[in-house]
Parts: sequence; C-alpha cells; structure tokens
Amino acid sequence: MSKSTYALCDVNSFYVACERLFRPDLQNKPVVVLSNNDGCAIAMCEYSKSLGIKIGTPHFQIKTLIKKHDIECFSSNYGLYGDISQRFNWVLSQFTDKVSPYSVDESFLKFDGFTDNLIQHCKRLRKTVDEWLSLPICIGLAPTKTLAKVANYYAKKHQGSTQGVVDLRNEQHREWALRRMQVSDIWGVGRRLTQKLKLHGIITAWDLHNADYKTLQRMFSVNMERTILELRGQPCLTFSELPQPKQSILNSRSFGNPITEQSDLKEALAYHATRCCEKLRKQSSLASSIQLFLYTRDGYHHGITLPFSEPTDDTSCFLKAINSGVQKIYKAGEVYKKAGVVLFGLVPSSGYQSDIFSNTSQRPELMDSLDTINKKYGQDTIKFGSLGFAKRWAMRCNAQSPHYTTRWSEIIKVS
DNA sequence: TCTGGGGTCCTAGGACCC
DNA sequence: TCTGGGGTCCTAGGACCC
Repeated sequence: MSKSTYALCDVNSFYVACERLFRPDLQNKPVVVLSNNDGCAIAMCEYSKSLGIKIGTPHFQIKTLIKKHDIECFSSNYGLYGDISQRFNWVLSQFTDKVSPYSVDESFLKFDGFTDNLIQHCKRLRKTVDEWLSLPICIGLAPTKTLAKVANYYAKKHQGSTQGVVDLRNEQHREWALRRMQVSDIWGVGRRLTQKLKLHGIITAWDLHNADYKTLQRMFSVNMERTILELRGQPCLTFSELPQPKQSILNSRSFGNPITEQSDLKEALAYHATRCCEKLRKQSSLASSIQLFLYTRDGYHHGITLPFSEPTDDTSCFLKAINSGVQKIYKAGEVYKKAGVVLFGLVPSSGYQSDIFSNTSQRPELMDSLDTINKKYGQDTIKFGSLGFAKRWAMRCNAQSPHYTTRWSEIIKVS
C-alpha cells in the first residue's frame, strides 16, 4: 500500500483576493486590509508589501504611504471572507474527499493511491479554483503536514517556475529545500524558539531535521519532537476532516472609543456573550463557566470566572452572570479600552444528563427559534434587552466593502 | 492620539488529598 | 537536626498559529 500524501492549499493574500473579487478595477491597484477597529494592516498585496508595509503595521504609521501610492484600504469584512472560504473548500472537495480546513484561507488535503499523476491533478485543481472563484492559490505536496507547509512555501516563492505546485515527496528534493530554508520559516517555530535554537547552532531547517529529537524534546516540548519527526517524513499530526468542537469560545473587541460607564461595559459584555452563545449552540455544546475580562487604558487586566450550577447554552444564564460579574470587577474612574467573554468547560449537549433537582432553566426551543430567526433576518433581529441600543462601545470600521454574498441588501447591482 | 482577534497546546507551580 | 511521596486538579503564563 502506498503512503498517504498531504497537500496544503492556500489562497495568496486571501483577504485582498476577496476584496478584488467584486472590484475588477482593483486588479492592478495596491490594496491593504485593516484589522478590527481599523487598528493595523493584516493583509496586503505584493506591491504594498514591497513598500515595506508588514502584517501588524499600525494604520496611522502608513497613512502617508497610502495617500502617496493611492492604496485602496479596507476594514476587514469577515462575513465576506467566511463565505468565500466555504466556496473554496467546496471546490477542493471536488478533487478529494479528504479535506481538512485549517484556517480561513488554507486547507490540508489527503490523497491516497496517487503516484505520478498527482501533480497534474493538483494543477487542474489550481486552474479550477481560478476559473470558478477567481482565487489565486498555491499547493505543496509531501508525506507530512509540516513538509507540505515547506512545499507550499516554495510554491509561493517560485510561482512562475513551479506553476504554483511543489512536490516534496522525493527525499533528495526535501534535502535541497530544507538546506535553503531558515528554521524560523518552519511551521511551529516562532520568534522565541528561533532565538533559542540559534544558541544551539540550529540555523536552517536542515539543521533542525538533523538534530537529536530526544534532546530537543527535553529542552523544549513534545511539539518540537513532532516537528523534527515530521521534517523527516514521519507523520505525527492527525488529519481530521470534521472540524473538532472548540474547547473554549471567545469573543472580544477593543472599543472604538474608551469607555468609563458600567452600563456601557455591561452592554458590550452582553453583546460578546450573545455571540459566544451562538457559536456554542452551533457546535451543539454546553458551557460550564463563563469568564469576563476588561482591559484598562493602562493595559491592566481584570477578569472573573463564574461557574454555572450545571452546563448550559441558554443566553439568559450568561447575561445574568455578566450582571453580577461586572459589578465585582468594575472600578469607577477607570478608563476601559477592551472587553471580552470566554466560555470554558464545554461539553456536548447531546446526551448530557441534566440534574433533576437543578433549577437552571433550559429553554432549547426558545434558543432554537432565536437562532433561526436571526440567521434568516440578520444578527440581533431578536435580542435580549440588556444588549441595549446605544452601542457607545462599537468599534471603528470606516471602510468596509459590501457583504456581496451574504446580505440581500448588499448584493451587487448591474444597471 | 491612533498597534486585532480567536484559537490551540504545553508546562510549571500551588492546593489539596491520602 | 530531622521535615514523604504520589496523584489530581486548577490556574497562569508562555509559545505558537492564522
């Protein structure tokens, strides 16, 4: 039996590609996409990169560049990106039944039983994504996920000569590739680890490939051991087609303007809890506890964790917890810049044996109706009163493109 | 003046129990 | 002067990813 081959498919500058989909006039114009709150650049085209704009560069630092080079700037539009991402994965699923979405713009695929014709198959896949979705992608092939990432790195770097597909199933090719790659470019090796590895003379990906994995496991962690083995072609990371249920669910935002009133904080936290609960019910889980946290302007962090008497997915239980929690951590006179909610201790809702003596009110039908209506008619068509109407905390988002594919009112008009 | 948000996994250390 | 050992659970913090 032949071994499995992994492919990593990712869309080049995904957010920018999405913004260009319905704006052909931007095809040859520089584009930058900003983070939530329009705080910093999080995606950009090659040209903007060449001007020195990097991921994380604050918006205010590049304002002159934007003006000078007539760069089109967008607030991020996650509704659009999420929808295009789903279409992308659907196209991938036409080429293999083993698709594992890894992030909004990249997915791992698994191919069994392919040999020589796999490269041609991937080139057809690439052409199809281009024809059907107008998205530019690159594909890396290898016997492990970590090596597929390496292959993808080269496919992206040498798109012209490789036609966006690089195959590292061959060991000699792998050595060539790893010798020329910095260890910091390996998936799972960040800034800190790069520095520490350097002290041990490990500079290139090939150095790490040859290092003693037992020693490095003791020095760092089992993740480092896995990375080394994966670089040697031994799969250590699992491949799962079904998205695994989240173990924690978080929603938070910086405020558009600083907040000092407790009532505004409550509204913001109620909003975050509502979003968390939607995600919770979507993955059919119940949460055992809720944590709220506030950040002050001076960067100080206040948090509190409140357990429930039994796991729940009823929004009103979370809102009650927020009411009591925020009173405990709020300090009059503080200036707050960010708030958020995390749900912990998630358990599957199916088969959960609820305590017959518990007085927690579970109203699955009510929550169901709420989700159905809001899904059909838009977020917060029906909502709890504690979410309020003022939204004094709402984030800045001054240049968002229309939700072309997910809101009827924003669909493109041809006249 | 203005620097995002949502996740995962691992480890160390403290509390507690027997 | 001596001052156990092992297990579990929880939390905080660090590191990584996109």
